[in-house]
Amino acid sequence: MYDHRMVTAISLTKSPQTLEKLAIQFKALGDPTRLALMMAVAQSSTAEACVCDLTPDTGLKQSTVSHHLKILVDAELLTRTQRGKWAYYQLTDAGLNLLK
Amino acid sequence: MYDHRMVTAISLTKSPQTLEKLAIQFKALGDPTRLALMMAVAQSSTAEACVCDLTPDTGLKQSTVSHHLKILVDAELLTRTQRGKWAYYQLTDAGLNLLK
DNA sequence: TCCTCATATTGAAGTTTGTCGATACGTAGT
DNA sequence: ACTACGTATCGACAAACTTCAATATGAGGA
Repeated sequence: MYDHRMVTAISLTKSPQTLEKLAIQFKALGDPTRLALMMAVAQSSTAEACVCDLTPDTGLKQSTVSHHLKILVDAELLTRTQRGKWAYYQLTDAGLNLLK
Repeated sequence: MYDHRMVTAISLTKSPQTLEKLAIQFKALGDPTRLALMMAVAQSSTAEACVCDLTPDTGLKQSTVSHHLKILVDAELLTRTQRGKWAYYQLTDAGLNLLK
C-alpha cells in the first residue's frame, strides 16, 4: 500500500542548526502580538512600516512594540532600515514564506 | 511600479480567531524539543510513533515528553490514537503543512 | 548648541513555561 | 484479583517571557 506521508517524511529531515533556527522563528511567530505585527507589515500598502504606524493597532506601549520587533528581526523574519528619525520594517523572504 | 509583496499581502489577511489559532500552532512548534518530536513522527517509517519510541531521542523524562505531545495534540498538529497499552501519534494535515 | 521627536534599552513586576519526581490511570496478561 | 507495563496527571521549582515606566540614544530642525 502506498502512503503519501512516507514520501514527504524524507524531505523533512533537517540539520540540528536549521532545526534550532526554525524553532526560534516559530517561537517568534508564536506570540499573538508579534503575529499581528507581521500581518500588519505584510498588509501595509508600502510593504513596510515604522513603529509609530504599528503601535496604535496593538494597544501596547511603544517600548513593548519595539521589543517585539527586535525579536522578529533577530529571528530574521523582518529587516530594519533607518530613514531619518524613523525605523522601517519589512518582511524577509523567510517571514513571507512562513506566513503563507 | 509593480511590487509583488503588495499582492501577497492581501492573501495574508486572517480573521482574529484563525490568527489566534495560528499563534498557538506556531508557539507549539517554537520549542526545540517539540519541533524534534514532530520531525521524529514525520520520519518514522510507519508515519506514527508511540511515547516509548519518542522518549529516548529527546533525553528527557517520559512525563515531559508526554506533556509536550499533549501540547502538540491540543494545537491540532498531531493526533493521538490508543492501541492496547500504547498511544500512537500522527501528523495532522496542518502539522504536515507547517513543517514543509 | 539646544530642543524635539522617534525609537531603543534598562530594570522591575507578574505571568507563563519547561522540567522533574511522584503518583494515578488504563490495558493486558497470569 | 493481582501484577506489570505504558502513559497521563499533579505539584513544585527555576528559567524565560510579556509588559510597563523610566531613561538613554540618535537624528533633524531652530
